[in-house]
Amino acid sequence: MNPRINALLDGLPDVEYTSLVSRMELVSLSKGQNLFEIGQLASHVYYPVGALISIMVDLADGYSAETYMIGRAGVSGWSALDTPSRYRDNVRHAGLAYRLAGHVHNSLLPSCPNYSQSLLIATRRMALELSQSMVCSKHHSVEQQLIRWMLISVEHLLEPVIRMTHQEIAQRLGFRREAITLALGKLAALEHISVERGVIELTQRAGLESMACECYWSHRAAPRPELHQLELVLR
Amino acid sequence: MNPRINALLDGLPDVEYTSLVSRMELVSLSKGQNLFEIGQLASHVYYPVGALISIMVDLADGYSAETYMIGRAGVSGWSALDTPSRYRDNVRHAGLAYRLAGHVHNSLLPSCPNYSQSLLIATRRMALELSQSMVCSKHHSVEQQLIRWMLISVEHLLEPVIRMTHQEIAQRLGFRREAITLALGKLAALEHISVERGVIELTQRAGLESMACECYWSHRAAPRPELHQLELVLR
DNA sequence: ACTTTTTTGTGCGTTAACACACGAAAGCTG
DNA sequence: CAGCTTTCGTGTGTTAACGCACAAAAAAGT
Repeated sequence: MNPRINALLDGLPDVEYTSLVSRMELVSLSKGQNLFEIGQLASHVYYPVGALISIMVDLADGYSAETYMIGRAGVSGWSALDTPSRYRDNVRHAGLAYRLAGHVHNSLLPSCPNYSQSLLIATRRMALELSQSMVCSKHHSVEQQLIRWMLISVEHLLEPVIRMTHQEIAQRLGFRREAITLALGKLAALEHISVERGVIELTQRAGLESMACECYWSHRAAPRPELHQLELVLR
Repeated sequence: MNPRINALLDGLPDVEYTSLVSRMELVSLSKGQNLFEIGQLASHVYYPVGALISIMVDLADGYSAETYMIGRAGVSGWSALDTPSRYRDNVRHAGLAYRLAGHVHNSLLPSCPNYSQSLLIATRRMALELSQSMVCSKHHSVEQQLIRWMLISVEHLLEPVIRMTHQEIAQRLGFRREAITLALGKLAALEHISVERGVIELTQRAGLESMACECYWSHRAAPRPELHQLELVLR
């Protein structure tokens, strides 16, 4: 398993790459695990190379929602190294990730200008996508938001399959379970997806894309990790 | 007018401060002006020292909404220097800002590690706040979102007065004008605000705060520019 | 002062998503 | 296979916000 699968580590000059990666360990993340909790500091910074992590924001009344996905193109935890986090990083799809102890990350940062730059770009991209998500969640329907979420989800996965119950999806997107059931039923009737208990397969991605709102295309237009990284994954 | 009023420039070591500020010019921004448009590159990076800038996302059907405010604690434009922007930076409250040509910004960046760090922190903060905003816009009422927006707005201004029509507010927040009129009417009846044509004054901020959702307090809890900067402004 | 434009107040029908409820179906366990 | 649990389908009523329409009030122009 190659650390370069993660876009933040790939493309670094050898000096920085070595100094960072030599202090990392490869860990296996299991579904449902929280990498850190709200109000806590993060102990490690995680670079997924197969796992998929969600940023979850919880409200006092029990409501909680996913605001961003961190996969091979991202990094989890660095923003909660020095100040207690106001969100929670949750493992959405089990898999591998490299990790670096927080204090090591902070001590190496000044001597890794290229890495710092990557971090800046990744954070900027997150802010950009969140801006678009906000507008999407205001203006577009359950169905459109669901389509966008499914398409972006499978981008991070190795197969176009989402293993999650309607209930879990509803909570992440901030809708009712019934609304998700309904929308999925409609999309299944159109044969764009196939739905079984706890499993959704995106069989006709093109069909979904033709129904997606512009927010999805805006996401696609943003600069993204190159193809060779995906090839590394599939090796 | 002191560039240090802007939190990103304040706190920099002298070398970086001088190298950046010596290449800047002070400009006056007028209400309604767009610093750059969607699909375009930004020519300059702006550091408000009195002006208030909004990030606006437009959709194809004409709908558009404000997703973030950039005041003395922020910077506008740097993320659109190298890739065409998918949003628009709009001057919401007229005032002064320092600006730096884009190519100068990029050429100075590698030699300004402290500034780069500030940029990273500011961008991280933006991502954090947008996460919270997303949840707020999903789960909280028009009234709660309006209160939060008004309170955060006046934080950036020198007086607790918002000079904007109900229509303008509605468009920014992504609601109907009537919904805003109604909510403002209710808050005025409670004597927390006073409403005249195109002018809203927050006369009882404490009253509003007592009605604000946790998303506002989450915003308040985030690390923010220090008080001495405000004192500089008032001088 | 009179007209015109902008802004605000208010009513009424529509709609998308919510809350709740309950039964059917699929999967797990013994 | 029988019984239990989880997940999913579907119906009914409720609500928050929408769309439209129009009048009243304030400001601006002539």
